[in-house]
Amino acid sequence: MSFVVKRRLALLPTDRSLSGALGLARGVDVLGLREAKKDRTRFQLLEAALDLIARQGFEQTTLNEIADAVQVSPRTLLRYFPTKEDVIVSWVDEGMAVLREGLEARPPGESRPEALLAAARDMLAAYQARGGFFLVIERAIATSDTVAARKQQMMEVLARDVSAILAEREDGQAQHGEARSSLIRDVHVGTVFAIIRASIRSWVGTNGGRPLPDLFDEAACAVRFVET
Amino acid sequence: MSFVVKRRLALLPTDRSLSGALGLARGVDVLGLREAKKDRTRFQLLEAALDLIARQGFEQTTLNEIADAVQVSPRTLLRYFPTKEDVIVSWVDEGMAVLREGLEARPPGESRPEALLAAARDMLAAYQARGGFFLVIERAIATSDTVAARKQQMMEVLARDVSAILAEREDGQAQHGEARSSLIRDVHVGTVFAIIRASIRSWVGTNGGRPLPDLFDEAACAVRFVET
DNA sequence: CGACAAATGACATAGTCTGCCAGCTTATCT
DNA sequence: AGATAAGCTGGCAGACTATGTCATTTGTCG
Repeated sequence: MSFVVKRRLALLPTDRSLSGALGLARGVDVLGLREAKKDRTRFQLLEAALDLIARQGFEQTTLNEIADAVQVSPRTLLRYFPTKEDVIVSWVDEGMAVLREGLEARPPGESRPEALLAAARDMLAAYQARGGFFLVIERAIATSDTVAARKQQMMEVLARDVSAILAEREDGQAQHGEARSSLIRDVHVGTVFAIIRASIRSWVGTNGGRPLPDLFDEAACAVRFVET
Repeated sequence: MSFVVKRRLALLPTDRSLSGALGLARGVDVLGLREAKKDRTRFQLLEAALDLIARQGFEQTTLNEIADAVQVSPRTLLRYFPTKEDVIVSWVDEGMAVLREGLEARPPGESRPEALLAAARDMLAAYQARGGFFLVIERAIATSDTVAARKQQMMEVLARDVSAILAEREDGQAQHGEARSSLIRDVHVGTVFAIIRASIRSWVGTNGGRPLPDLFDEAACAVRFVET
């Protein structure tokens, strides 16, 4: 029996689908009752987790508490999210994943720095467009080192994907050894992610006082990419 | 009862002190019997962990196995290292921590990029000087996402410290708002860490084929720091 | 409605990590 | 050297995360 008072965060109307919450298109017209319920549960779990974590911190909040708040068994919670950290972090991951598509959609003629910066900026614009959604999530992440580590890890995976996309996009232009060109590519990608991270940190630190894309532009001025 | 055959990795003679293993000066002339024993146990735990992980992977290797191999109780293992991941990762942390001192030792007149790059290069030179030591560790880290995440976290903490050192080093020169200057500082620090990570990855990927400082120099050419 | 598939909950289990206490070893002082 | 204090170790109990399994419930479709 749980006596936790459920305080709605009102991030979004709960009758809205999960896909809608992220502002992501999911090829769906009408979700079946089943899928709608799943979407709703998934989002409720996020809400409960954010609420509890905001009050108690991440490590002090147990799986049981989160599950109880949504009246779901802990076993079920772990079927929705592979780990406790993922309850929070997977949303950021979904948000950032648009970087992949964005990058692939850039015109082929564009230089690597142009494409990278443009795609990253677009992603952060979408990030910003979700209102306080990601701001709340980022704040929750910032309260725990282990969650922050997990987010970093996901961004690392994303960085590899981005690097791979660039490699394919630019094949045939390799004028140096493979090792050297991938080294430099990794530096470029890593630098863009450094800009992204710094922007987000500043954004969170000032409670979203300034638009994220603006911060990104400002941050991007701090470095210049040297092309081979 | 454990039947694990103890295979020496022969990274270092075991009669050498832990401090020596890292090539770090620790204000010590003669370690007491107690401390010497602790150093030896700590290093044996690393050896056992590296050995087991190389064969079975990180998650498949339990605390019990590692502890058994050194004939120590699991409880004691966790007194030496706060978590299982730290058995491996804490060494990298100690190795990287020289970046702090190195940065503080840079001449005050130096520009931020100069100081950052020089300190980072020195750190990697020390890294390289330890021979295969860090190479083995990095390889073990690369086999598991959770360990990699933990390493990221430690580097994140280090990055904050570095940023703080820079902030203090440059106070009085602030000509923009505090928020803006810390944003740009974070980008600079993050970029240096991107260079470091890319170098290490390339180093590990080629099994240490080329000297780490050389890779660093090459990687550093890929970006240029814009001051103020 | 009835058959089928999916989702859920209720165990059981492994493994990580912490607190606690008793027993032993090392260091220190007389 | 001997006694006392301090530190180290091992074993035990307990909380929590995470995974596998199986019976039950719920949604879907003919």
